[in-house]
Amino acid sequence: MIAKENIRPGGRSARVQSSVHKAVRELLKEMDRSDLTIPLVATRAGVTPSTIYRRWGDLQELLGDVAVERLQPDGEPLDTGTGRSDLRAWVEQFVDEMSSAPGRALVRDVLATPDATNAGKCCSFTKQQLAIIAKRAEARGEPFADVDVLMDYVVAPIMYRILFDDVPAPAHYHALIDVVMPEQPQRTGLQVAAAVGSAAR
Amino acid sequence: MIAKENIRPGGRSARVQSSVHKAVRELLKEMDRSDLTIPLVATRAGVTPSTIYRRWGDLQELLGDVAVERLQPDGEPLDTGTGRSDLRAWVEQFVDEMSSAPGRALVRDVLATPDATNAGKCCSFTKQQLAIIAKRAEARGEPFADVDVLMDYVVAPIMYRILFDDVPAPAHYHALIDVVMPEQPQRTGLQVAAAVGSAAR
DNA sequence: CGCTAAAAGCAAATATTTTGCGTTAAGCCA
DNA sequence: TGGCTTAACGCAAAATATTTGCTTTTAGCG
Repeated sequence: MIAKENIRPGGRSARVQSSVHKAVRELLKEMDRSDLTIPLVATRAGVTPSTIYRRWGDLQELLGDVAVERLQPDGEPLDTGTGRSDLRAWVEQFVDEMSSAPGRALVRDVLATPDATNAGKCCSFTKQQLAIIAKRAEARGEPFADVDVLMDYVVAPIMYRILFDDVPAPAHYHALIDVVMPEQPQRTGLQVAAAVGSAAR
Repeated sequence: MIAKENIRPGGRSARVQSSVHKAVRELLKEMDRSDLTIPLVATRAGVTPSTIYRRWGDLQELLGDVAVERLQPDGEPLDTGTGRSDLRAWVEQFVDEMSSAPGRALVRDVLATPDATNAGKCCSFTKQQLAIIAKRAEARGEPFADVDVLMDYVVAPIMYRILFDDVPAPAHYHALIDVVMPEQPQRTGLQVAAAVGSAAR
């Protein structure tokens, strides 16, 4: 990737970047992504195609760049009173966003980028959101699952299903949450895992 | 996607398909994927570019098509005596394959395809392999985890990390297996989850 | 305020993708 | 088997997209 945010951030360069991003976002709403071309984006952004080629290389890189920006969370997770319900609310919104047609397209664009930094950023966004919820829970003195555990046992199954299989049903992701944050923490891992298994079908 | 396996499978059409696939595989070994073009593939395959455009649409579809084929498992999982060790062996191989540079590229190619059938196939391949291991274990009278549980709690975390984060370490994926198939099934889900959390760091 | 160099613009040269039309050869039915 | 139908291929021209060398603009800095 040629484009980095910290190279010549002021003035024209930044103006070009934002108008190109804006053009991509607009065009993506108006047309099929398979019909999107760099000359089209350039025209809409009021920029020469060669500028885009020089800065981003190809359409895939540009789309990846735009996608990461759009997947950036626009605020803190909702505070609903308890960590558990914060988590449930956040997961619900996460699934909705990621499983929608545009959401899936964004994720694909992020993953399609040859270098992995884009995907890494998305992962970080998610971890940060979960860390905020965890920190709030901790401040309230509530027990709360480790962020890495949540990534492995809640986020990963959801994303895997969205990407490779079918969109997970509410019953399913609720069950995923219940496993790592049971209301009565007495059941064994296997029993709970079995419960999730049945919810998955 | 225009190309489907069951349309005119015999004769010339099949010959073209296989020579194009072969050309892609060969060229991918010889050059960077970003330098690969359809005219190049066409020349190598001894075919007109327009044939490829008409059949596959664009390079991404073609690469996705080739990738699915290459991700197809070439046999049954190794029989190592017990279900648990079969699973451990299979997971180890799975991680190695998927986390290698070419493996990651194949998965990205599969996901980059606009329609989701390619990704679905890969998911099915994995489920089938696990089902074989599960069936063997069952035949031996061993307890064994449900395939859906394995997908959520072993495969998904592994794939998520490979795609979005870092390649999971052996300690980590061993811990994932231990959660769904503990040697002593007494520990609670939370305790085990905590153990995985620490292994992840 | 002037210098330096990174980034943008422009346009010509290349490379690719698309498309219309003729040709080949599977698949099918008598 | 032999002819018929049509999907798939080949070819080449036209339309687009990409690359590249050179010029111009302008951000960053002394």
